[in-house]
Amino acid sequence: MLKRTHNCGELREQHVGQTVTLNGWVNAYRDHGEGLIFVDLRDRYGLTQLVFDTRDASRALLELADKIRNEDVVAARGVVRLRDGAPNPKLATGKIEIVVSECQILSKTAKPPFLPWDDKGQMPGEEIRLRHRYMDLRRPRMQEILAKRHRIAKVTRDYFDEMGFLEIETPMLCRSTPEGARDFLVPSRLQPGMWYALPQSPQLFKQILMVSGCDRYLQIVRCFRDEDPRADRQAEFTQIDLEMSFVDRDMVLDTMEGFARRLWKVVEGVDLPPFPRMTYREAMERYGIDRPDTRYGLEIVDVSSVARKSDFKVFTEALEKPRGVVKCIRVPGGADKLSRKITDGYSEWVRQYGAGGIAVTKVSATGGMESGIAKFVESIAGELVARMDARPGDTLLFAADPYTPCTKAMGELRQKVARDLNMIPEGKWNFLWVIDFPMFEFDAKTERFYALHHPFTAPTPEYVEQLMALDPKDHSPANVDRIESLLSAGYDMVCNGSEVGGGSIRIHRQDVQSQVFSLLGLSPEQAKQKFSFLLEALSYGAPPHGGIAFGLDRLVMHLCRTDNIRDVIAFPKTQTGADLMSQAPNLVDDEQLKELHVASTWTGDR
RNA sequence: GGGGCGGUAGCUCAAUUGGUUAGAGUCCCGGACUGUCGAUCCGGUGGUUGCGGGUUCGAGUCCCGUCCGCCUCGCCA
Repeated sequence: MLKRTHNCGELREQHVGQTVTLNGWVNAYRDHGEGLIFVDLRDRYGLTQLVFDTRDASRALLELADKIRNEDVVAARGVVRLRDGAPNPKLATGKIEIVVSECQILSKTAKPPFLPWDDKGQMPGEEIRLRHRYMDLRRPRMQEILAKRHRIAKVTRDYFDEMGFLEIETPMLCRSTPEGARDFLVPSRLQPGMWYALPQSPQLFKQILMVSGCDRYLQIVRCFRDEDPRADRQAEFTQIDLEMSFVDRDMVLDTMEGFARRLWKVVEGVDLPPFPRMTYREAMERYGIDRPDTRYGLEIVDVSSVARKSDFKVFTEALEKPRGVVKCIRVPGGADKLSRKITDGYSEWVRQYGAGGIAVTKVSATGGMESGIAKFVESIAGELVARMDARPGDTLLFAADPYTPCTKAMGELRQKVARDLNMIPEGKWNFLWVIDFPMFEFDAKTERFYALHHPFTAPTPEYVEQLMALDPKDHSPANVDRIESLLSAGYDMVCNGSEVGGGSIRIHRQDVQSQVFSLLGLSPEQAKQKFSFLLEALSYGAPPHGGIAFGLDRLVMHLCRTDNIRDVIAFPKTQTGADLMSQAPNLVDDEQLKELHVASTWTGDR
């Protein structure tokens, strides 16, 4: 074959006169008859125009060129010259062209399912793109994402290498551990009836690496959680997993903040300001969510104390319920932007989060209330306006429900209003740390505590002794309150309202770890059975340690400005866990199952 | 498991109130054309309207079921 001397994106005026060879795919051809044919040749680097002209070349060459079609793979040799016609300002190589003297069709294409063009209006549906992923990935946009993902992984390794981290691999075939997400299971051939689980994260292994004296660990690692996917979530995803020894929380946060700053400097060319820190409680109060988007206002205000004074039954009845609250969002100038139809829609929409609905009113020109629930809140109008710092023309949106659904609904509504009213500024990067999470949450239904982060998260130093003194079995309201008020040394890194990383200082004392297990309802026997290796490791001299895991896919999404996680994964899966290209999952031979000592209980059609 | 949206030539879409032989652009095939810029012009191939039932004189259109894709609630320590 004619081997390339250059790629399709690099030739410029300075190369004029050189004889070059290019290899690539035919992006487009313009056939002006037997005498003149243009071909745009494409590779990962760009587009270059080839010209076949009888004034420069043989009739046989033109006959070959006449057969060239979109997506054929072609090698062409010729001289670089300035274009005869006008230059094409849309192409980096637009001032030159290759006068082809020798050409080979290296591979003829079948009729393509679609052409890999970044056309706005003519993009194939996602199902088709995934089915023919090799075609889809040829699109310049997808090539750009693949390259950016590589760049991000490279910056990650470079930064942490400079900081003394070692990249160490951990097993993909692990034992299943309780709690957390559903595991993907792998049957053991050598040990009939036994199962491996694919890792949800290398959490325990990286902690044991700290006990092993590795000091600083890094891994860019695939993780698996068998839960339903979302637009920003796949069952199979990639973490940048990190752990450090002999550190406190601030040392970890500083190191990780430095990483994000480096990444954004290299990829975006921006200098991120220091990341503010916000407690979990403050995040929930002001933003109704543990990953606040601070790029816009619309903050949530608890107006329960004011609402209590009204005669409005929706408010007063909600406040009589356990943990009942009334919360309010002020939409500046909302009177002109939020129609009755829209706010009715919000009222319906928040029901999916367990709220009863949304009450609406507007601030009149005189500073009173008009429309919606105005007549019910007349008596408290002045106080509400003061509390919300409201101005004429503002709309007030209220939810009155028990604390959890009310907070959640307002948190989601805040984001929806911001999107609907185009209040989210472009080009802003608002990073922050959320800290001081509660360690445990009590679930009344199952009558037990759950770890908000995971069972290896340490309490903040000032809560250690309190934790140790508590009676894990006492589920009286007073004790539940005490346990729920324990704060952990966990932290989440949040970027523009999305959690890009989360971690904690870990428990390095065996007695503290045992106490946490018993609070989670694991007996010493159960804990030993499930985590004996960790407990044992911790007993042989564990350094204080902590770490974090970043969602690589999420970071790439931000830096590529897409809200579809499948765009940043070369071969992603659909909502039903299928790979539409390779047709996984699929049936296997009975023989394979037999070897694995496994039989399917599925009786439906296949 | 629940809710919502969608599925019509290879691809992107149209098809009035249920009414003629389901159209257009693009791709592909053939032809014309020597300076194009995801050329232009002429002609052509291409359809089990996701699948299975039902209602009807008549179904792409209405009803039921099912499959697939997307969004979402639950779930995601």
